[in-house]
Amino acid sequence: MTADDGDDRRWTIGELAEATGVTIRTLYHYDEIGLVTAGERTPAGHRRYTADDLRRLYRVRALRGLGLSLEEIADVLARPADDLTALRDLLGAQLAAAERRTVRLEQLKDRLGGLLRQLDRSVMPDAEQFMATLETLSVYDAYFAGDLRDHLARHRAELGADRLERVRAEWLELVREIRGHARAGTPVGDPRVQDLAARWQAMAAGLRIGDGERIGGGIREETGERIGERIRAAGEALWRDHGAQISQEVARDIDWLEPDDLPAVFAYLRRALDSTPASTPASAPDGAPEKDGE
Amino acid sequence: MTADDGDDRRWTIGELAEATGVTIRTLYHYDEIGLVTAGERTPAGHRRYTADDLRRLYRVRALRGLGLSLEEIADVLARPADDLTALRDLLGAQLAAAERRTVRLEQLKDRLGGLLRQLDRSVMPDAEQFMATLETLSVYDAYFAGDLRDHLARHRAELGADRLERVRAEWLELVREIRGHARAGTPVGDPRVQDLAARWQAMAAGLRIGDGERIGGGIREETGERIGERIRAAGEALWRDHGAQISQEVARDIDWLEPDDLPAVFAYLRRALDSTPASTPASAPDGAPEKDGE
DNA sequence: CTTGAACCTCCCGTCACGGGAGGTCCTACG
DNA sequence: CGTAGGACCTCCCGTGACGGGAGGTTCAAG
Repeated sequence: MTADDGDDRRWTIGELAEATGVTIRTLYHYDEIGLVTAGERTPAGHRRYTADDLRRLYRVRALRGLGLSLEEIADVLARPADDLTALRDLLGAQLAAAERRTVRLEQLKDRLGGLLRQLDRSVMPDAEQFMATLETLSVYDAYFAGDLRDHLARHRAELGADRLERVRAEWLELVREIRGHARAGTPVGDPRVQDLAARWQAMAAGLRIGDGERIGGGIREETGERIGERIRAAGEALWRDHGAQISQEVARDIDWLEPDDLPAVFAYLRRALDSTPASTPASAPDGAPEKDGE
Repeated sequence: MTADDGDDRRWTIGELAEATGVTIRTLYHYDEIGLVTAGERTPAGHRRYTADDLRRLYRVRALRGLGLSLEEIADVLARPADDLTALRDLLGAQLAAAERRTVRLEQLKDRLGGLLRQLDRSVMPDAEQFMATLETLSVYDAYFAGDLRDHLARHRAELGADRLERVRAEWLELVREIRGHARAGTPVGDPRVQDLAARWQAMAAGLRIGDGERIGGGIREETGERIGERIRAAGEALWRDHGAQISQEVARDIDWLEPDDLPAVFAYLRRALDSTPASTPASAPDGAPEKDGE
């Protein structure tokens, strides 16, 4: 199995490139870093690839196609031929990375789709408005960065588009009812207001972490509680720094909503929550469900 | 809307980085390439970013998050403020690219999953066998490259995993029946053999192009016929160059199949197809359904 | 012997930054 | 008033996996 397998054909670099579909330049590169070297050279210095080299090249290409880096490939190919543990670990990591990429890709597609719909809806919408939407998008990203964003994206994907739409509608209805009480001057201790506030809190918690996370920890290293708290804190900071901008954005899409309504509703709600005896201290009513450019 | 919007705050580079979540190094980079420059400098040369700069940075980050390159971003931001056509085109292209990436990612995950199952099935499988599987994988890729691979992946995704499994089982059944006739020495002109050959051809065509492609061309620039033919040719070349290796691979997974069976079946089948009066000339019975490391 | 294709090495460029070196500037504290 | 230490400046090299060109050598066919 080492060398003389009966097939002692030799390939020039051009033939090898042709046969395997890689470019000559790539073969030079692999030679340079010692990943796939020609077993022989002609007296003039031209590379002669052996059947072993060819097979090694096939393996390299396959592993590259699976997403491994050239360095990782060199590692696994340098190990004793019967040691597959490192390879399995790498492939597992690759699968996990691919799943993370899928989540991000789905989110990206959602956003692009939403923005394109917005662009086509009004044939030529106000460019300034559109740019403002973009700005808000990146503000969201700055506050829900890294694993927070992944978590939210995954959670939203689990919910599904239609259920999310229903949650959004329900949230809007809540906002409207609370605005009514705020305008009417209902005291925040009123049972109806307290009930609305409780529903609000439950809904916010449901948006942050899915039911699945609370039950079985499983692989997740971080418990749902902890990440939920971090999301809440991020939302609070987002609202503190950019609340005005966001409420403008939201109000523009909802015809019955004035730009000042959301801040008013939130302030009222915060008082309602703070007046509850058993409430978490100073817990801010966190932000609206993300809009994602829709 | 140009400058004096009432907000004449200035930010140092560190404050801007903190506020927007980008690194200082990135801001230097944007300055270098002229994408986001500080509107002012202190006498000592320190950057002072204005509110306009901040908003520009937000837009840049948003567009980056949507997948645009810095050059594309510079382009769209350089246009007159009410020209959104270029931006819409770019976002559309980005969405298309994201969809292509999704297809590839799904295929990658399928492969990784299949390989990992294979690795875990037999606790420590023969490393050489596993490496041979890898080699075959990259051989497939070399023959079904570029758009062909994308086409096949999309088509398989449309079929769905369970339906593909049934097709595979049906294909194996066909192989077994044909092998029976080949072993029994049934003449290739026999109606039963001709019927099997016809079923084979129909199945191969169905694997190459989906029903959808034949009916509505829609966006696809290339007709299903043309790409089907290219896939057939690629499969034929693959079988010509690597038939022996592939039939070994396939036979290893199917207990009733000998390594020499597939070549024999294919040769017999080719004779059967060639003997048909109205057959396409010298049409090779193209390769097995891809295994994808399962 | 010639000619053109294939091959060789060397080196610069890609993309969006990361990171370090070595120096200047700002601010708070003793 | 001096100084410490943090923030800031410019310059430049490195990343990963090659692409591409320059300029020269070798090979195979006519």
